[in-house]
Amino acid sequence: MKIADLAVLRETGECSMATIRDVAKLANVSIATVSRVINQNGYVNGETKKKVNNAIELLKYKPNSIAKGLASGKTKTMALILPDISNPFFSELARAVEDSASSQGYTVFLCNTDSDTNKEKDYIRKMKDRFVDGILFAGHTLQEPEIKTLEEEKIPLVVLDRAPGEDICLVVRSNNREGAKLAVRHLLEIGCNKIAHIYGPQEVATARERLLGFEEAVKEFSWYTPSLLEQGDFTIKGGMDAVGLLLKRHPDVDGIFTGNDLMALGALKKLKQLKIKVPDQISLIGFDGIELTEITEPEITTIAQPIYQIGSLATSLLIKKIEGSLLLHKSHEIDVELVVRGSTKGNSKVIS
Amino acid sequence: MKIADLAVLRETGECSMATIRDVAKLANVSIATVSRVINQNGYVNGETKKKVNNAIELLKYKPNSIAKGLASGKTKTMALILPDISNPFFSELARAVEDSASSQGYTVFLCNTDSDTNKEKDYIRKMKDRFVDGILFAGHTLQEPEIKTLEEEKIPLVVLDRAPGEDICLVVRSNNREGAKLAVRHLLEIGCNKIAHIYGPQEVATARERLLGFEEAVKEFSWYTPSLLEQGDFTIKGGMDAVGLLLKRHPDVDGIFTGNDLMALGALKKLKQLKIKVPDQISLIGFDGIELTEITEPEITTIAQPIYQIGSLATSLLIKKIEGSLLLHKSHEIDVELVVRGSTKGNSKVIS
DNA sequence: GTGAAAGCGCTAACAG
DNA sequence: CTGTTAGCGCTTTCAC
Repeated sequence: MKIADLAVLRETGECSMATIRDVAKLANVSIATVSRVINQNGYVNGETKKKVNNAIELLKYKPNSIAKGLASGKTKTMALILPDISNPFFSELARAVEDSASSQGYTVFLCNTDSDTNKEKDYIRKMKDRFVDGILFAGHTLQEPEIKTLEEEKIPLVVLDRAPGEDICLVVRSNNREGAKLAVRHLLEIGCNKIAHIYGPQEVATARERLLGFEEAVKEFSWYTPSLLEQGDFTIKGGMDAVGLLLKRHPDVDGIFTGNDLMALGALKKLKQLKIKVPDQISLIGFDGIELTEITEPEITTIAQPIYQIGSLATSLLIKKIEGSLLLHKSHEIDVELVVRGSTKGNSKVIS
Repeated sequence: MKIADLAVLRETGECSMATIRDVAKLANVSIATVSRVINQNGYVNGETKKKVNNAIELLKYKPNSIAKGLASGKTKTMALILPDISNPFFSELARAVEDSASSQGYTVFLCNTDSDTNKEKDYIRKMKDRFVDGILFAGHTLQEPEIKTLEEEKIPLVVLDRAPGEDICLVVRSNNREGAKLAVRHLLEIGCNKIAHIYGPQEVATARERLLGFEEAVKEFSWYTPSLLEQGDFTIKGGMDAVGLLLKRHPDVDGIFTGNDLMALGALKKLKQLKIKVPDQISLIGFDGIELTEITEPEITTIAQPIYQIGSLATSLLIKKIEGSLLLHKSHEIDVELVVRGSTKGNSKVIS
């Protein structure tokens, strides 16, 4: 066999990628057998398997994933569709998704939508055209029709942060409402007497839920009035602007809960510019738990979502769905956690 | 033809994706012709073209990108290999790359290497296995052998931030050395008398170049001593630690230039903790121009690279290389720019 | 200008 | 347990 081996090796040229046929020839078996040992399905005799593996090694054979995709319909790819990768929340998430996906043999396509419905649709179409095995969708404007279509086409989908009640697809989301209450409770405990909320865009489910939680937590108090609410847009600049407006109406607030961390960052910056001491004069708490909350001085107290775990979980669920080992559409609600840091500690009214 | 059309429509089922064959049948031409009109190559009669386009429309035909990839060897995908997408610098870059790529019909695979040589090699292999049309590589530990191999295999490659002199591949990078000098010059102009540099990991080309630039700019001064250099690791925490060590040795520095913005962020935080006023007591300047330099109070002066443009440019160059309209390997050196902000303004010695 | 036909490299029945 | 064979959907010579 040795001479034959070399002959084959010479024939294949060794330069241009070896194919399954080359392996079959060298191992003296059919390509079907080679396919079997590669994919570990079907029965293959131990001896034969060894021969094949040898040949594979010799030829440095790598299955062609494109051909495999064409023949099998599975591409081992997934789409990660999100508003903007340069937003720290989503980049942390993306990191988790990619880690998890790649460790399970999947490769991920990156798609930025800017939360623009047209771009979202576009990317969904593009990704379908690329025959991704599944889609991980983070955003909020995905419309029901699109979801239904995907379901009908049997394209596995996992959605992050979608509103509750819309259980037509698999959703992973945090307990936003409870988180907001946690935030308010914390501010109350450290002695705040007048708490404001800077809420996010109301098209965004998470923003709605956090606002709802806030309202539920404060409505019983006599100091509460709707003008303690101020709209923000989930950006740093938005947080700065909102704080400015808010303080004009209510110079005496002593606690601010922002709908996300980016706005908390902006709020903190604005407060510093206004020479208002945090937390001495105003306590500040955000929501999300992005790493940036730790870079400021003081660091920002926040309701932390386990962003990395959420990404990992969503990815694993998606893969399970792809591989057929997940049939239910149960939504996953993740618990959030209060992380106390400098922006709310040491409040003058703490020691009561 | 109408009846026939409908018959065909019914035959294809309309549900499962139409193929090029269906289009050919409906338009009464061969699949070769359909392929020609789709890809706009070869001569096709105007009439015929119209018929074909009609059929395509009717059947809502979409070329199967996988089959196309297998047959043509081009996948219209590219790999974006970078250390860590959750690093703001790279997420800004990734955003640019994806924007540019998708607008030119390419889809991008995301790969995080943590600057780990093994992961880098792994991903390069994976991406080759997926037959990406090209690779955009941001990192520093890519070894010559790998580059050579890619060149030999004719896989277009664009590298970001690689050291100069290694012009065996297409490189896009900033003028780090000049930038460092710019930083020092600025600190001198505002009156600093003792300037320290917190440099990044020396495996990283950019860190080396910036250190070099710094040394060149300060070596002529009598106050300069190598102990004004402190090693950092390009992270926020690294910046904090480095400042601590530095100030123990030289409590009297009045200017600090950090090798990147993340470390400047850390430095600023540490200085605040130490109750050292920025810029009154110490002026601080970073390098990169990431958006986060604007969220602190004071905002951080920095040597800004046009991150978005770098990403766009690199992507466009890669695509040109892929599509054969770029033959030279000329490296691109991008100019950086001094962006003066609060962390260096108002220095007490300015008004001289 | 257009069509026929031979693949691209692999999977998946279906025989044996 | 293994081989044969028919595709997956498209590109691409090479004739007509």
